[in-house]
Amino acid sequence: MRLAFMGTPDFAVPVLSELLAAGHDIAAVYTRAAQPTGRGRKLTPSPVQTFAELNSIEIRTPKNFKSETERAAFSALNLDVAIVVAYGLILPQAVLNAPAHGCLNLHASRLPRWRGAAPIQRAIMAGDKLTGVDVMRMETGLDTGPVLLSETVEIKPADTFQTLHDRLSHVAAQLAPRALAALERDALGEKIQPEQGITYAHKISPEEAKIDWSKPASDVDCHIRGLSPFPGAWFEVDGARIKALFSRVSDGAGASGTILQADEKLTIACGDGAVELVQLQRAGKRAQPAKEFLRGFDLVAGRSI
RNA sequence: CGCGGGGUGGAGCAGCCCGGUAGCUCGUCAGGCUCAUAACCUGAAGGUCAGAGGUUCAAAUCCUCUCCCCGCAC
Repeated sequence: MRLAFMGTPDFAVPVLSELLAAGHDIAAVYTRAAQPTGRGRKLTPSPVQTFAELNSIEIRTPKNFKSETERAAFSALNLDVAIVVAYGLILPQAVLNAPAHGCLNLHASRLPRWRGAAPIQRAIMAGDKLTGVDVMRMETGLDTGPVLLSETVEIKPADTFQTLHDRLSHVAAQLAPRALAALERDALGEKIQPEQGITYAHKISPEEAKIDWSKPASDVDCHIRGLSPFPGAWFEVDGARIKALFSRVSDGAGASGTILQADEKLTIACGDGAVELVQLQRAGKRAQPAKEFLRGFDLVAGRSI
């Protein structure tokens, strides 16, 4: 099929790659414009742009679709369909209507749970056991469209944002060509999203990433894993900011924030139970296992953080 | 030129401000203690102090440049 791909981060790249491999005609790739980012504020193209450039696909990086010119340019592509994956821009009705089969979005959750920006993090942080990828027909509302195809993915106790992200990205990449194949055969049913169970996956603020030791251990554990490695759950000791990158629920109890053990393992008491911090990183240092971290950072059992 | 931290025996760090020939914790190896041990005791090996220049009688320590890693911001 003749299609446009719209996406920006890492997550979207495997999807584009699979669509290309499936032999579809990618008329254009839309992605967020390169932005000054990272250390040194260098202008950095999005992962999708980098991939598209390597594959010599036309790249478009409009700021939005408010102008008539931009909408006309999109319509002029004469598309069968547009595939949207974590693009980062709102598409107006005129754009949604332009391709013959409309615009399909791949979203990293089972809708209507976790509509919005950070579905993967939110699912882990909430302690969900299941998540998945949905293919939905886009409407103007935020992730409200009818679902055409979906795949469920299990969230494991040892999952982090990173591992789950990679798995879901892979699943999405497998799902996209299947959805298009079915679309060509006109074999896709549409299921309206239920009214029950709607939740929103709001963006995560740095302040929110701070660890609240007064919460139950399982919550703290999910919080840490859901934000690892980015943006990173953190806490402070003597003004030093420390990121917790991996954790597990552990035995032990005490006043919230008390260090229960700090030799072979690092264990902190939570509101209910305790968590073991397995992988840590302090500002300016690389990530390290608890044992190594403790060798260079003076933490003693009994102390409160 | 967005702000900032860091590169010291295999690992993690201290020492750098107030130059004077390298220290701590762990690991490794050998021996001892022990029913035994990842515990304890004794000893040993192992470092061009990221790299290149410069200042100095003398530089891990001061100055300049380069390379690499990371936090914030995004």
